[in-house]
Formats: sequence, structure tokens, C-alpha cells
Amino acid sequence: MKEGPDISRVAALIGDPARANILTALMSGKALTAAELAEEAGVTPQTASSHIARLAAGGLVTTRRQGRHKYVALASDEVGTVLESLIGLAARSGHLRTRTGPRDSALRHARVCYNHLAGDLGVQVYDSLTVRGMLAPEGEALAITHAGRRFAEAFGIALAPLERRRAPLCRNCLDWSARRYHLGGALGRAMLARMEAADWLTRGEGRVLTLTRKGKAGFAESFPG
Amino acid sequence: MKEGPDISRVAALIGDPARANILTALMSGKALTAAELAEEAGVTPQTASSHIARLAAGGLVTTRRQGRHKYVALASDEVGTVLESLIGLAARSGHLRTRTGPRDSALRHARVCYNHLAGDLGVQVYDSLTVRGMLAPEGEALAITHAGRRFAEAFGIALAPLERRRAPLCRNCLDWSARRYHLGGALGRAMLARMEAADWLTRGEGRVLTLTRKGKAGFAESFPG
DNA sequence: CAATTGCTTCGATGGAGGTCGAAGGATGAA
DNA sequence: TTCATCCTTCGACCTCCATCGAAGCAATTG
Repeated sequence: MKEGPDISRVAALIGDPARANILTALMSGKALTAAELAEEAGVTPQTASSHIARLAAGGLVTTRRQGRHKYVALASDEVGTVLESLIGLAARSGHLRTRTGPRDSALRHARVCYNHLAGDLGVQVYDSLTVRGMLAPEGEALAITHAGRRFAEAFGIALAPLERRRAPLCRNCLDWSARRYHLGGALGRAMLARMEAADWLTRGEGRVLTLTRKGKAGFAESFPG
Repeated sequence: MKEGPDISRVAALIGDPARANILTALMSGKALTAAELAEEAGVTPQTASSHIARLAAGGLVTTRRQGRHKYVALASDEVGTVLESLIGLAARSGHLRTRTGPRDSALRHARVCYNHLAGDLGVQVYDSLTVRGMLAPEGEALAITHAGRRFAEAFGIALAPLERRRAPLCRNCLDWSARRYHLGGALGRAMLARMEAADWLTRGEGRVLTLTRKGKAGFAESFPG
């Protein structure tokens, strides 16, 4: 009937609430077991099993058996990118959930977005780096400056191995809660890993990140407003 | 149950084949009437009317009455971007349609992708500009060089007004048919408009573009391999 | 070897929604 | 006004599929 790839199949996969919850939970970047995903999605293990099988058949997730556990993860960065762009579009179109849970405010403050830092804290980092000339946004694109490279190395991040990969080093990532940009890409992931290693942040339930006392001081010093 | 914008609602809207066809047809950038969309989607006018109402309620399209016609268009560039990224994901995940129509090969050669040039011809332009140092890709980002600015102005494109807009000037757009990048963004749109004005290309059925004799010579001269 | 845990398959149920025929506006043309 | 065209609403049908109970398989534990 029409030409091109069948976009509706992929969209229909994401279009079920239970599957969307599963995919959203996987955006933390961690591999989760089928039982955990069932809990996240609010369905029974049987139902989750069927959904996971569909997502895997559709190429959106990969599964790996380990003992009697089945670990599920997003199939690629591209899937995560598509999900984030859908979240952005949904937020702008006013498709907010009717029920906002108690974790909501904590999520707005600091959360994981495919292994990089998002939320108000992520926006603060982005703004601080941009104002001080470490990052150079050009439209939707984002480049790192020489000053930014020095800063990253001083922060404990080796840029060279990150740049050898095909994935972009810096990427503007649109924050659905703040409607502002935060730092994605390989550098964003490396920075979050560094912050976790330095005990600035601890992972809470789901995608929530909690700021430690040490982190509070560290952010104020390294990323002044 | 979960936090954040409701991604599944938007995805479910795109997830119906008829609606996906409608949205894909609108990616030409033109506003189409309800009857035309019904034809494109392969459903009756009643069904199309219902789908259009849902898409409008979901914020994906805008409608405008003009006489007894109802013109439908994508609501924003962001919707087009999400659709393209979904097309890319679908193509990589192997969700190709079972039936490939006769227009398929023409589409692979040259087509409209949200008002800029895509297909083999679009990739040729992109590669030619990149090799000759007019465009500077950095990861997923894309910048225009000084040489590129001179080239664009000589091609009859005033860059200043384009840069005042918030939308990016250059954007890498992933081609589902060639799996390579072509030039999107404001500059991509301006170049296609210029090519059409110069009678290099004519719009065929749907998103198909046909190369004229004049255009054949023009491409060979302006965008040598 | 049980017993327990984690996942999957099968079958039945129920609901959501896509589809079109028929009829009813709404707009413009003759 | 009358007609034709375009779109919409209503109602009925029907398919698809999400969901869960029950049972079965697989792997670890005692």
C-alpha cells in the first residue's frame, strides 16, 4: 500500500502502556529481570513475559539468560534516543499522566536518562558548563571547547577512548521535566559514572538519583550557577 | 503507576497502520485534504475523518478549514523528527514492508523528507559537500564551514534569515533507504526550494522527486562526486 | 531427590478500537 | 433554490490483543 519501512509496527510496540513502562524502566541503562519489569509495568509475570517476547521480536530489546534469570536491556542507543524524543513530544503535546506519583518531584530533581544525568541537576550542570564556555551549542548540535576538554580531564575523564567510538561525544538531550537541555552522549555518561564513583549521587528506586552531602558540595564547587 | 509524560499515548497514535500512512504522507511538508489522506491511507473518508480527529486531539497534526476542504499538516518540526527517527529505527530493526510498490525505486533515488532532499541524490549532495569541506560533521552534529557559507550564498541562499530562527541550520538526517546521512535542517529545506525553483527537480506522486535534464547537468556541476 | 524460584505456554475472557454503511450537516456552484 | 462535493456523526460489526489463572518447564538449593 505504501513505501518504506513499517513505522506503525514499531510504534504499536511502544504504544501499549505496559510495554511503554517496561521500555521506560530500561532507559536507566541497566539490564532488568523479567520479574522486575513485571513489577515496574504493574502486570503479572505471564503478561510481562509475553510483552518482553514481543519487544525482542521487534528488535527493541535484547535478552540474555543467566541462570534462571532473564535479563532484558534496550537493544541499542538508537532505541533510547527514539524513546527520549517521544517523551519530549509527549510532554510538549500535553500528554501528561493523570496520576503523578510521589516519586515525581524527586525525579524532576535528579534522575538517570539512559546512563546520563537528567533533571534540574542535569540542567544546572549543562548551564554552568555552557556559561563558562566549556560547551558550545550550535542550534541542536553541541561541541566541546578546549577549555571543556581540560575541565573534563581534570574531572577524571579520559576523552580519547570516548572519541574513538562512533557515538557522539556530546549531545543535547531535551529534558521533559525542565523543558531545557542537559548533557547526553558519551561525555554525559562518563560524567555520571564519575559522580557515582565519587559518591556524589546514589541510585534510588527506579531512575531516581539522590544527592549526598559530599555531592552537594561538589556540585556547588564544580558547577557554579 | 509510573512517572513522566505518557509516551504510550503518542506511540499508540502512530501505531495504527492507517494513521502511520497519514503521517508519512504529511512528511512531504505539504498540507493535504482529508480525502487525499483517506486515499493515501487506503481507508474510506469516514475512517480517515476519525483518525484525523484523533491525531489532532493528540497534538500531532493541525487542521485548517478552507471552504469545504479540510487541510491537515504536521503540527511541528518535532513531529517530523520523531517520525524520521522511527523510520530509521524501523529500517534497522528489519521492519520492512512485505509489499514493495513500484514507486519504491524512484523513492530511493530522490524524495522529499519533510521539505528537504533525501534518497541517493540527497546522499550524493551531502557527500560532495562534506568531501569538499563545506560541511563539517562532528559525531551526530553538523556545522557549516566558511567555504560552505560562500557556496550556499553563491547557490542563491541567504543564510542570515535562516540563522535567526531557533531551528538548526544544518542537521544530519538519517536516510532509511541508503542508511547514510543527508542534509536536513533549514539549509536543507532552502536548498531543495532553490533546486525546485531552478527546475532541477519536479514533484511527482507522493514524495517522489524526478530529476530533469537541466537538473542532471546542475547536480554534476555543483555536487561532483 | 524433592522443593523452591523464575520464567513460559496455553486457554479463556473481556474490552478497546478500527472499519464501513447510512444518514446528516456544511459549503460552494449552477 | 437546487444540486454536488466534502466532511462528520452514528451505529453496528468484528477483529485484535491485553490480561490473568492454571499448568508446565528449567535451573538452583536443600
